Amino acid sequence: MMELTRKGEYAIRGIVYLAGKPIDKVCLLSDIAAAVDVPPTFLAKIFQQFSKIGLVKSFRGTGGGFMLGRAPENITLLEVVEAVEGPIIPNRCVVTPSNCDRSGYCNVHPVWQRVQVDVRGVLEAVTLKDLAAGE
Amino acid sequence: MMELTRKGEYAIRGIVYLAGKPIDKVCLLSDIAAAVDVPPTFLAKIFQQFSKIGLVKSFRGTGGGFMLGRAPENITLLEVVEAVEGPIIPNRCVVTPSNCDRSGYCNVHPVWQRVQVDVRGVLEAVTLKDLAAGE
DNA sequence: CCCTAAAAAGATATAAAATGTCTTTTTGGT
DNA sequence: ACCAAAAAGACATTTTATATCTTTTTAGGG
Repeated sequence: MMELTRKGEYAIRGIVYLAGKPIDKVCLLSDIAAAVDVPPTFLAKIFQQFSKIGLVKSFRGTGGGFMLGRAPENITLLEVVEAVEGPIIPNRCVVTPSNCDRSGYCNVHPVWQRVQVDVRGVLEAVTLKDLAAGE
Repeated sequence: MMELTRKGEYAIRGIVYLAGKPIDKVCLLSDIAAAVDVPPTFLAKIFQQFSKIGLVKSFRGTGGGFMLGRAPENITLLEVVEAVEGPIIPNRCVVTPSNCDRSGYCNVHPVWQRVQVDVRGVLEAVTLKDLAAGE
């Protein structure tokens, strides 16, 4: 339960790699994929998602590639994970309480909310700078 | 990400229902399923799992059914969830660090361990007695 | 001892999600 | 014009989730 998918794992590897490079260094997707051992076509999809929300900047054509969209100390692990995995939702009732209301008040509801808050808190406290340290 | 499956949701509903009954009351699976709005055949599979590890006791034949295996204050939500969903593992590297060691030490590893500890802690602090209160 | 009630066990079915791959298109540099 | 690289979209395969159905075992009651 609660397991990160490959996509999430690959996403972290890829963007942490970028975070370990000089901020304005443009990296080829193929190089990143090779370095972090991820299928290039899969990583391409992931970086497209990153690009849309500005986590990375992309450049097309000759000399193109990817670089971080912001300074690594300003990107949290939570952002990275939610970018590719979607929001962290331990139970759907956290999002749609009507699922919960079957029979009046549901005692489990606040537990899942607590889980959500805690997990988000842990991931939000970690930045790409932390993760890239010593690479 | 990290979403409880239907199976997990159904499992909680079913066993919380039992926890709301007198401890030695034997309940028909069909009655439980109807009360908590879960497909009876699916709930049967779930309760079989519960039964194997003693979370519930089962009785076959006429007058048979299910009752809690222990007092509700001695069964945690963590036990229930892990019984049907398996252990709480945010990332496989928490279990098999060799997956992590691609390039020496992995800075993400301790983050996932923290997530695992926190989530387990939250779920372990809640008992079926708490969840059944006021039903 | 037979009949019926109820759970256990096992096989099967369907749908959704995860994990990729391949092709074509767009964009930018030389 | 040509080449390099990402973007976009279609397609394929495998795994997991979500069940259902049938058969078997166990237990009680007459």
